[in-house]
Amino acid sequence: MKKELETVEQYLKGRDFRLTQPRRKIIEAVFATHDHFTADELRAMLSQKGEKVSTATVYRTLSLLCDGGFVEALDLDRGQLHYEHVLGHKNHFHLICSDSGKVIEFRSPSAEKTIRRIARARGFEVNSISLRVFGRGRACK
Amino acid sequence: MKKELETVEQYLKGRDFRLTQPRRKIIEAVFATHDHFTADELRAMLSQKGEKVSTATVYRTLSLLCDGGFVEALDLDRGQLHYEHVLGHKNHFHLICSDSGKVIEFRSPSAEKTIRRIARARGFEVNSISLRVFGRGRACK
DNA sequence: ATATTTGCAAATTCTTTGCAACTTA
DNA sequence: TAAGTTGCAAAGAATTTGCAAATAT
Repeated sequence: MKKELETVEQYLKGRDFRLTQPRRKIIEAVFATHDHFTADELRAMLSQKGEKVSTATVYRTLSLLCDGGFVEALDLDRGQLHYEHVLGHKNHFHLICSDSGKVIEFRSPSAEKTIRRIARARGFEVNSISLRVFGRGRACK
Repeated sequence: MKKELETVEQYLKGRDFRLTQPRRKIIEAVFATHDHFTADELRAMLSQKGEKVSTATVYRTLSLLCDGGFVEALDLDRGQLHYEHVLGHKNHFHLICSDSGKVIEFRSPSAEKTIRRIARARGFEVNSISLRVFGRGRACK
């Protein structure tokens, strides 16, 4: 709850992490898009705006943001990880089209509730739920 | 339905694939365990029984078995893929303990039904559902 | 000032591939 | 014996890491 309101800046400040130039750029780009992106795509977005940040820093910052709960890592396909910020879209799931690679988000409080209930019944303290539906979208040909 | 009954041998025969010595060993090991394993763990299991199979062949055969629907690949953690055979436990989901790494399987026809309905409503022809619940198991300390 | 962070390039890790030798049907 | 398969070692792809130089507090 407090966490929800914590800004990235506050988060960094609270742990002796520094708000550097590269981090600022990355954070800005991460929150500027509502799409999923890979580490490399993010670097490309930045590069396109004339902002150069090294791959290593992109990875390091993304992982920092994941730890802070600002960003989530998704395994949409094998290969590279995809990321997305968790700003106003927590707890959603993904439909992934194997043809187009397109990803659609959806929510299902009822399915989620059921899943949490089952997990709890097994003595599991749920941390996060990853639900990916692979298939073919009629629309996205 | 017919598929359910098809043996690996029949599958191979039907497509000019050969039932070789290495494949036989791998298939045997895959169905001998009801646990998840990585390509390397499988190679280790074989090696422990004095059966040497190259990593390349393990990967190739595992991917063959996945194509045939006999084995499923799971992304339990980032890093290496985990596999499991689909013999009598289709359509189950996973609870993954971040502490112990232990994996518990569970089923939820109701959640599954809900998920499929939503997917279909979005014009999605569902191919497979991957549901992973990450958390901490009280039991597996 | 001084501890953190960056960028680079090298290192890792997992998986795939090319190809000559070897099996299987 | 013709076509599929293997093993090896090299290639790939994605991510991580060591370290000296740069930067934030």
